[in-house]
Amino acid sequence: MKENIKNIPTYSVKQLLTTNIEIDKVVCIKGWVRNKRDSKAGISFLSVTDGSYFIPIQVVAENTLSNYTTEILSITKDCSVVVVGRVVKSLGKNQSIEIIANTVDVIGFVENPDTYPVSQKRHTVEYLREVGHLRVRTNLISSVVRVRNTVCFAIHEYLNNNGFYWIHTPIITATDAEGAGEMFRVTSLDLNHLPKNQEGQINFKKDFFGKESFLTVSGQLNLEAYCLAMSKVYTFGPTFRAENSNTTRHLAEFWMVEPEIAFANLMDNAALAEDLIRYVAKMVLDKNLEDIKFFDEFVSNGVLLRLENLATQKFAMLTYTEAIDKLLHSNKQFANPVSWGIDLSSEHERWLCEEYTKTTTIVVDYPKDIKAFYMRLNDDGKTVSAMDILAPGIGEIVGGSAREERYDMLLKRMHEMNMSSEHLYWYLDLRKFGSVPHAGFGIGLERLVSYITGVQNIRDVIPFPRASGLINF
RNA sequence: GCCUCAAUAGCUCAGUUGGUUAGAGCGACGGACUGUUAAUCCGCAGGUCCCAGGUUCGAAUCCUGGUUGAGGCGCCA
Repeated sequence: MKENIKNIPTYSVKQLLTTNIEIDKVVCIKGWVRNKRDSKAGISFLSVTDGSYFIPIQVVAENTLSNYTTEILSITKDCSVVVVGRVVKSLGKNQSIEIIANTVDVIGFVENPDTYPVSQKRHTVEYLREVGHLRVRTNLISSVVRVRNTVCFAIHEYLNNNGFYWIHTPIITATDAEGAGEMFRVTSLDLNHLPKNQEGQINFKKDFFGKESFLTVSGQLNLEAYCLAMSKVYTFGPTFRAENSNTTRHLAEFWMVEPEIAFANLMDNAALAEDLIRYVAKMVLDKNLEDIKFFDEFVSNGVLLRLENLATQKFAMLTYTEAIDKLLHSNKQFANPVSWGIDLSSEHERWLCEEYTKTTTIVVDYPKDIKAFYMRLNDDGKTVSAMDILAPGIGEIVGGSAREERYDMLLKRMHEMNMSSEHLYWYLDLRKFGSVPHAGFGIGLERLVSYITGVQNIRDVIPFPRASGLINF
């Protein structure tokens, strides 16, 4: 690389294409060649991307460059380059500006381009999962990553703007009954020489924490403790479930944002969830329109309109009882029979939001017997103040509830469900010392990103997916 | 965990009723083209037909087992 490059300002591709860079300015860009087109008359067009923006910058390399025949003609997809050149109005159709190169330095060539896994062609998502370390070099995954970033940023921004404190709830927990599925065990014991107690069982007193410990399935219970002092709080981090789920919408490691609000009921809760999701949708439209247009054209037709609707339209809302009634009168044959008291299955949820309301739908007030112990009992004595938000094409993206803040009611419910209150004494304490009605929910980050982008399989909206048998990268 | 389907070139796929030397597109490579946009056109190379058995004169094709992947269901976010 030439010495004088150090004095030339480096711009990201996004800066070049979205701000008014003055014509004839000499700039430096650093990135990877996504595509190269040659004219043997002595001109090559390099589409260079650095990940900052969906659209690449076009670099025009002429055969007067000293390394034109020795290096530039040999460039293949994803060679890394440092380009110094002059910004000019483009003569081509698809971009406003381009760069006439003074120098193109190839920093790293691609070995064996004939077998390079992410060659210059379209690939299936299934194949790309097999090359998880390289798949971000596609339009699909890089766009997903940019949108995912915006979604996370929007969530933090919305909650901070509305007075929420971000609480870092623990990843490792001793609470083995959070009620959300199988847990991964955390241990520092030597698995080949497990300590045993007198009954011949594993002696977890010898383990790192002195008792059994696990990866968290939800930060909710810890978060409630902070809610009942800080009023508006949220946790946002990875959660872990050891369920052997084999679907397009489950991961063993996924990210969840869980707000919790004090002095609030289920309707406050639903309003917050809806407003938050709408804010996220608006910001994605604002910051990632090029990415969304790509999804709309190549991944899922109509996803742009769906996102615009998500950003502007009210969600539908109906009670569980109403939902059951609509399902019973739908004239559709369901594989799982419908009656009051059943848990809604995927086909029921899909019918409700895809056929009946045709939009994002909040279902509230579920039967108590199909919901978690901490959900607040309604006055009817048979339903709880629970809510699910259903998204067309995905199903449940949010689950939440008002929490049972009445000590006696909570204890009674735990006994009914044969739960030991011993480990959760601290959770019960919260109902004894200044308890207030409070509510919260969890949004599955990946499900939200999947809904926004139209990318069908949840494994493609997280950088390195973790699922049963899937941990190669 | 249950059910269904699939596996053929670097990738995406075709391959008829079990029958000679397994095909195409894309990618890669070589050539043509004075500005391309998933460039276009011409040419060339590229195969353990997932693995192990079995049936058969003969298996990419049929059978059994396994491996890997996908979709649906359940669990949920």
